[in-house]
Order: sequence, then C-alpha cells, then structure tokens
Amino acid sequence: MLSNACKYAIRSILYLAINSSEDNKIGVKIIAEELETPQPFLAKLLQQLTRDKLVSSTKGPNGGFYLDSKNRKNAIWDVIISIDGTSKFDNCFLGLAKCDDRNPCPVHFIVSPFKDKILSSFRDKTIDEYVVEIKNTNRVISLKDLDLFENEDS
Amino acid sequence: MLSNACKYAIRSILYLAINSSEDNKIGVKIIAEELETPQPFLAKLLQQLTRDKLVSSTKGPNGGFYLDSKNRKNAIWDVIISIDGTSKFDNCFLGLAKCDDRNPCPVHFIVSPFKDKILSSFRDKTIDEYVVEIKNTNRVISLKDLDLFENEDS
DNA sequence: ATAAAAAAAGAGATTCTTGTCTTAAACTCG
DNA sequence: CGAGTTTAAGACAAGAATCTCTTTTTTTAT
Repeated sequence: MLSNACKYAIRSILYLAINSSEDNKIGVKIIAEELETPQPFLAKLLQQLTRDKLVSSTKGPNGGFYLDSKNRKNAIWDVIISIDGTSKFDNCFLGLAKCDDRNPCPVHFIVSPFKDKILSSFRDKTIDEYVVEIKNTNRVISLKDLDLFENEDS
Repeated sequence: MLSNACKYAIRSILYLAINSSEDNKIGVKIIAEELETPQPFLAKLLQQLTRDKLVSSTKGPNGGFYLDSKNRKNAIWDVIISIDGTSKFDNCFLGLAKCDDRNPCPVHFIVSPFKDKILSSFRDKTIDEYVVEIKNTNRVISLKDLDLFENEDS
C-alpha cells in the first residue's frame, strides 16, 4: 500500500511531532537511528517534506529538523501526498480499472470500509490531534518504544 | 499490498475458473486480452502457476490453460504464495519491525481486522467456492463484465 | 573572519518489478 | 511424417524504488 519511503516519512513526522520543537531541533542522524532507517535516504525524504512545508529545518550547528506550530496543523495525509501520491488509495485491490460499489471486484466490500477508516485516520486529524491520540492510546512509532513484555501483569 | 504480477495472477485464476474446462482450454492471448494485461508478462505468470500446479496446461493446437478439478480445490491464497509470498500480509502497515496487539502502531487496530477479513476471504475458501460466491453476489473480475449503468432502475 | 556543523542538492549505484524477445519443446491434425 | 500452434524457458531490457556518495550552501560559535 505505502512505499517504504512513505512509511519512513510518516514515522519521521510523528517522531518529530513528539520529540522536536523550535528549541530542540533534531538532526537526520538521530532520527535515522531512532527509526532504524537508512540515513541518507531519510535525509532525501526530509528534504522533500521541507520543500513541501511539512517539516521545518535550519542548517548549521544546533540545526536540524523540527515541526513548528503551522506544520502541526497538517495531516498525515499531506505526507502521503508529498511522498507517494494518492493513487494507491484510489486503485482497486485487484487492479481493476473500474471497480466501485456498482461494479465491485470480489473483495471490494472488504477493502472499501478499510480504506474509509484509514483515510479518516490520516486525513481528518491534524498531526497535533494525531499525536494526542497516539499518546492517549499508548501507540508505538519507533522500535525504541517497545515495552518488550516487561509489564506482564498490567 | 499485492504486486501487479499477483493481481494479474489472481484475476487469471478466477477467469479460468469461470471460463475454462478440460474441454475448453484458453490461450494466453485470449486471457491477456480479456483481462487487459501485458501478454508476455502474463505468460510468465501462468508458467509459474503451472509449475506450482495451480493451473493446468497443454501445448499444441487446441492447447492452452485451464483448471482441472484438483486445481479448483486450491485457494486464492495459494496463488499469492506462489507469486508474491506472504510477507506483505505479515508486515506492519507503517513498516515497524515489531508491531502487534501489545505494541501496536498508530493504525494497527484499523489494519488488523482488515487483514483478518481479506485473509479469510482468500485462504478459507477453495477456488470453486470462491467462484460460487462471485456468481451469487454478481462480482466483476474482468473489464468486459461491466454493466456500465445500463440497468439504472434496478 | 574562520572553522565546524548541519541541511540541500545532485549525481550515481543497486536492486526489484515489470515487461519483452527469442528459441526450444510438445502437441495436434491433416 | 510434417506443418502449424501453443506452452516453456531463459536471456534480456526498461523503469521505478531504494539507497549512497560527494559537493555546496547556510548557520553558529569561537
């Protein structure tokens, strides 16, 4: 569904939303380590996101990437548009050129509600709101967060 | 989610299940035209499926591809295994190496039920049963089937 | 000013997917 | 048997996705 590039980008945005601020910019190196992604490749993606005003950056010592308050009003959906485009979401699961409620492919009515849910998760919430939800429901976005079954009795 | 190759393969299998028999073998050329797929590429895929005993074939005049009764006892899932492998179904939607019910990514609980449904649609039915369902519920597998809104008042 | 740090940019390399082309093998029918 | 038809197989080609490397530009701190 999503390319690796887009997955990296989404995780970066969420990582920056949670961990960065105007006073705490984060370099590619750190981000790539935290998310366990190839560093130079991630750099390219962050450049792309910066061009599209989805993340902010400054060069030089103490520079790095961060999200300002304007960036935080965007949605994950904007990241997907920037990196992958939306075609993968529009296309039929079995590749039929014309597949809709009236002429459904064999899995259309399984795929369609799923797409709606994913779409509203990505499109109808700002990054800010998304992060609140992530925190409230204790979601994971990098591997370092894993509790590794430490609290077995919770 | 699925590669083009796999989509073509699934649609071919369903096409053969509906239209072919031991007495009515169908050549690559026809199948490729019906499904609107690149012909030599589809030939490769059908060879692969034949090697894996998911479709049957005979060479020479009046030869072609078809499903015998044994082929019809397989599942779509076997086609996916043959062409794509199952990794795309196992992997996290956001690419996290470790994402499960206990350490869920932000969309885990949206994706997970969808995967279960798609999986049971593909894995828990034989091709034969699948085709019955397709026919009963009037599903589309090639472009030629489209009713193009002729029966607006139904 | 100068040096160091960091992103920006662009070229290039690798791998995977997709697709094509050619030749061989097998089968059928006259 | 022999010609034609069709799959089988393998090499090859084009494109996209992924990933790397090098150079440039900007900024900060000394």
